[in-house]
Amino acid sequence: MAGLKQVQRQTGVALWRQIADRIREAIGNGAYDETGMVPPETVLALQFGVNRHTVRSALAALAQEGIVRAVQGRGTLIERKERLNFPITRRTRFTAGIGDQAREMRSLLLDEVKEEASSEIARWLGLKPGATVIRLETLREADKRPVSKATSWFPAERFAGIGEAYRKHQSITKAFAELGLADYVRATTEVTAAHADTADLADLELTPGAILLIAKAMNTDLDGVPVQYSISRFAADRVQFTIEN
Amino acid sequence: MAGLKQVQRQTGVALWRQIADRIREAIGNGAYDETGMVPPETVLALQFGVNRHTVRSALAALAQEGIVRAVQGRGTLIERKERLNFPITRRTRFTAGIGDQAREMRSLLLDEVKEEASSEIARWLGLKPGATVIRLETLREADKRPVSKATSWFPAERFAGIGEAYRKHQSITKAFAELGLADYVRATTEVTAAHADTADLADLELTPGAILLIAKAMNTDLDGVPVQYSISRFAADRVQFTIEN
DNA sequence: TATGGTTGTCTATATCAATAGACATTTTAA
DNA sequence: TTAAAATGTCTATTGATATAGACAACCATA
Repeated sequence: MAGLKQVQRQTGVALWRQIADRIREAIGNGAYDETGMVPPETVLALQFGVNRHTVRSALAALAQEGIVRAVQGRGTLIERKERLNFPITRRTRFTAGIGDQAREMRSLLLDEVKEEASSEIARWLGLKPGATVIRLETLREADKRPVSKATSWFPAERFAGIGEAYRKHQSITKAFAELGLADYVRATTEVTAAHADTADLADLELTPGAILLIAKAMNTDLDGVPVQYSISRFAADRVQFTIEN
Repeated sequence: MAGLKQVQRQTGVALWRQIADRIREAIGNGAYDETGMVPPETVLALQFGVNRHTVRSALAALAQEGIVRAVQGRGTLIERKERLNFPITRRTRFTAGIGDQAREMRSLLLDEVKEEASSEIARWLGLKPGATVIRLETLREADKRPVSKATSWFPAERFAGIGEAYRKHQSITKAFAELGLADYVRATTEVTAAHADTADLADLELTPGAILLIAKAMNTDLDGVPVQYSISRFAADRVQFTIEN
């Protein structure tokens, strides 16, 4: 079921990077759990059909990420292995959803801007194009490891001061509560995937070629009035989404 | 909002491939819609900060995919541009969901196998480990373009002959109906993203480095009894998922 | 029809990626 | 203590990747 590991040449993606990605994925899927170690370099080289030096380049990249640690004479130990589950339901909330899977949650407000809504944002929030909206750029971490970077838009009139409230509580739910919105629900979520650009690479501490899961979400109050539209970019090798119907 | 195009060196991913991926994405997002053309090679080279020859390698790769076509003296024309929307709800069905977005739908049964359920499959289907299940490998196309490749498991006792029924109707829904299951619902969906392996590259007509959206789904009958567990791999640049709550 | 803008082709050079082989160093276990 | 198994380091060679420059071929249009 896991699928044979294979690798292609002359594709613009170096073999060592393809192999590093496969091994990272295998670790995340729980292969190698019995030993807690990656197979020996010579075995991996045979499995992937490449030279041992090429495997070493891949393992060096994973060591750089802190995922494995090579010990001379013993082997290559797995250091970290995680994939957070992120449920998407009517009651989706980042902090509550991840809360029990990580010891420490953190949310950083990177930027707060008041701007005119683009036609797309206006459509999602049910506003006239050009209406004023507040845009927040946030970075969310679990156990000091960045999980997602999000851009959120709010109607400026109704939620003036949401940046300050968010900075204080480090939670959208609590920020809404402070501004008089006791409850809200997830109306729609669109999920796509893409390669990370350089800005996301830096903020999410990813290596180039990394994949993002992108969730575009619209939240409404209990009367169905849009209160938030957001685009969240998740490190694909650290999360999975669960949709329960 | 689209983000500046940027590109990184010495990452194991060739510059021409990074640039090809960025341009493909930009085309999918509707940039360049006004002209129907990609900017001139010299302009792209300047934007990405690379040599013109490197841009030409990227455009050659996109031409190979049939996405653009270069015309000497005029420029590089955009040939194809699509992203199918795939709703995920309690009533998710592939054919009905995509039906109105493409002219021609097709479903191929690649393989049918009777096997023992692994512990994971047994858990999802509510069976004892080692129980007999039927596994179907299917490829789904929209307008002759492969969209997803799926592996599905069914309880063998209840759905004997589902392979034959699927081959006849080219639809899970109709195959279920023929076997006496008039209706079913989507219970859970897990979404992840990963790089495509070589088997998927070939079947989905992708280029190496391509991204897959992976949906692991469990369907039940109206009494909540599992009837199907499936792992579908979608070409990420051809689809998006929509979750309506 | 002349010109500017665009893609196509060629040569040359430097660096990265991958293979190959040999041997050192460290750990584990016989 | 010894041998086997594993990672670490070094040299050498080949092909892919990227840059640089020059010029040809083609198209649209002033």
